[in-house]
Amino acid sequence: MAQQDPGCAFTPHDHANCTGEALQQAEAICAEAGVRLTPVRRRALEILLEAHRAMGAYDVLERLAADGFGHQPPVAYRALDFLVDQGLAHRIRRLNAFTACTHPADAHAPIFLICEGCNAVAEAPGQRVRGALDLAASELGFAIERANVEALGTCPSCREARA
Amino acid sequence: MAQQDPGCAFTPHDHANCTGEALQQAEAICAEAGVRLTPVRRRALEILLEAHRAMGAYDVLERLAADGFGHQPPVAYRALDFLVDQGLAHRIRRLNAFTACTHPADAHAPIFLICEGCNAVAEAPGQRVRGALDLAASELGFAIERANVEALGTCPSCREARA
DNA sequence: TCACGTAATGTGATAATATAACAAAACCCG
DNA sequence: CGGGTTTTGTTATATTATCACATTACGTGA
Repeated sequence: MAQQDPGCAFTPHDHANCTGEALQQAEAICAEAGVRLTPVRRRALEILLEAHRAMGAYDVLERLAADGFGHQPPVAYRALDFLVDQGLAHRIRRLNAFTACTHPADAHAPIFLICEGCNAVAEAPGQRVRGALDLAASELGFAIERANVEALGTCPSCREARA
Repeated sequence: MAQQDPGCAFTPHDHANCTGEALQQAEAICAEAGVRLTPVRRRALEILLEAHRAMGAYDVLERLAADGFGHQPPVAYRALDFLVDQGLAHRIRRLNAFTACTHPADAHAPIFLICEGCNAVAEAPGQRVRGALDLAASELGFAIERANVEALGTCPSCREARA
């Protein structure tokens, strides 16, 4: 399951299954939060899940437009912002891109590993990193509300391929 | 000295002194690396040091143009990219902005604390965070080359002011 | 010192990313 | 149904970043 395989972007897996599961979780999360997973929002999430990689807002927009939704930037940005707000997707600032959250149900503070070889983006568990970050901040009297941690490097397969 | 006060963005200090010192270090670092701290590059660094906060490329460009340098975007981006490459400045992706490095001589992997109240940006020591990050990555077989860690929150003074 | 290759700069054009503002439609709740 | 709120669509524009190419400055070795 996605929750148990944080490196799933770097390893083969039953993708249709992990997509369907994430959608179900998304429904539940939205119901719980009392917000609406409308058609555009749901479709935007599906697009991110199907791609299984980081996508720019304009790429998502293109897909949405092809599915009969509006074709102006705010259509995509609004849907994506909603998903990010609800923890169903994440924004990768380094790439100016968005990616579906691979385990939205868990309370988490993810870190992202971006492969420069194949552009895959993995969401790794960040509790320890976040702990170190909170500690460093508190020593300066700074209170962290949210953080983004994004690392560039080489994933296992690309490393192997290069060797 | 700047090296001993990583939270200097949040605390009063002898700013003229920390600026001058950083410039001297920059000279030394460039000489060491065999690269040229040309007038635009040097001036760009001075601008960032004087501002003592994160600045957008176009803000820096405006200042450069006022000083007689070119007034097209590449002028600023090239100078800023150079500074970042040499470790004399950092890019804050979250803000689409750049900030002078407060201790360029130290080998370091900085983390940034961005105050949402006053927009101050502090560069904090990130060794422990980086350690946790490397550990998390290595568990997935991922090799990190570089990372950016940016936290949003509230600095000591803004916290106090709000209370 | 001067010819040559390389690095750096200036400039115009344009690409890519993101938001503002407002009208129309859909939804929710009484 | 009626009235307030949320969501969507659309136009327009702001902001950030890069490409391409001509020109100038620099550094090095003959």
